Amino acid sequence: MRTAEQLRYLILAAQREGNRQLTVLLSEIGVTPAQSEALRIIGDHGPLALRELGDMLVCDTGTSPSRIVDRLVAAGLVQRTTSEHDRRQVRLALTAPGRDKARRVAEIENQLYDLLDQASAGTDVDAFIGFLHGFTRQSPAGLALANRLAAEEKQKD
Amino acid sequence: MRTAEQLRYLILAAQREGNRQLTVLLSEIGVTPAQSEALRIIGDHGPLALRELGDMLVCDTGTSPSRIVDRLVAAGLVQRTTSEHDRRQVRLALTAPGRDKARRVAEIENQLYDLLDQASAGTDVDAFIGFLHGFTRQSPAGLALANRLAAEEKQKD
DNA sequence: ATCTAATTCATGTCGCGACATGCATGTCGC
DNA sequence: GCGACATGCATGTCGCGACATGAATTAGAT
Repeated sequence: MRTAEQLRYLILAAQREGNRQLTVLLSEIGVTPAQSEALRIIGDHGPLALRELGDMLVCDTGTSPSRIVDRLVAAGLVQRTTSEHDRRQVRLALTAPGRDKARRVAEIENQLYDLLDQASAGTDVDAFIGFLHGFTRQSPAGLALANRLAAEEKQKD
Repeated sequence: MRTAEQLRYLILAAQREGNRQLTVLLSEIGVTPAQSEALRIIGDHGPLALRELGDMLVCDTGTSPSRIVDRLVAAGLVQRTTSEHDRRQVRLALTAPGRDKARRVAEIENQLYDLLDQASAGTDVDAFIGFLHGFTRQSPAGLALANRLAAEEKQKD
């Protein structure tokens, strides 16, 4: 098997495995990985339009986090109101339970990241990150991550 | 954002991007990435039971490539006959069109791998492969890949 | 002011991907 | 033999994830 092919399948396997572990951890608070990402973004970056959320979501690239948000609204975690100035737009904000849930999600994510740090001890992760960053540059998912990092930087000011 | 978090999202983004590119290339011959993996495995490793196929599939980990195979059968690419010795089992084999399609899939995959080799020139890919291999060891998807590599080795004898 | 184009979002469809359930078949202890 | 258990597979359900379509609303050109 070609090296490139092996890399492809390993990236697929790693993504699946990470998602599987996160699914198990998040199931204890009744949230899925995709929902958790949306929850964290809405929590961190204030009231957002659906499109702004979509621009930061690595998971649901494209034109419709509508349905992910549907479930968060149904769960009472997110409030969805139509904007006043532009009635096409939607304002997404966390409810009180949503803020609590977002905090728990953050704790669970940190657990996972601790494990990941542990597993990657002794590896040049930065080189890997650089390579992946280059590979995903210009891709929808890569741009979403870039948008999210940019929003974080902006928040620091 | 923590390094580990960035790594998680980059692996997700890379998987999505690779899959997106492969989807575009494969759509020209009317096959999806998941279907292509099953097609290649059945082609390379002879008549297989559904469980044996499942044990080598990185994409559909678990107990049911049934439905992926359903579509391959419906497309006339795979023949599904019940085994004689064990009537629980199923024998999966490629039809003549299936063998042709598998060849085309291999060509398309090689295109993608050439691009990937090109993109990763100057990077220590083997280090990533080692890291990912360690991370996915013991995971369903990782074991599937191991099974596939083992079957390839066995085939060489 | 009006007509056209662009933006924002919802919704329908399809194919996964993970889980649980249930049936048919085979195996093994007795 | 036969009855409990294990195995192999199909199927139902749910939540994505990618794509296309269409409606409501706004912006912009003339």
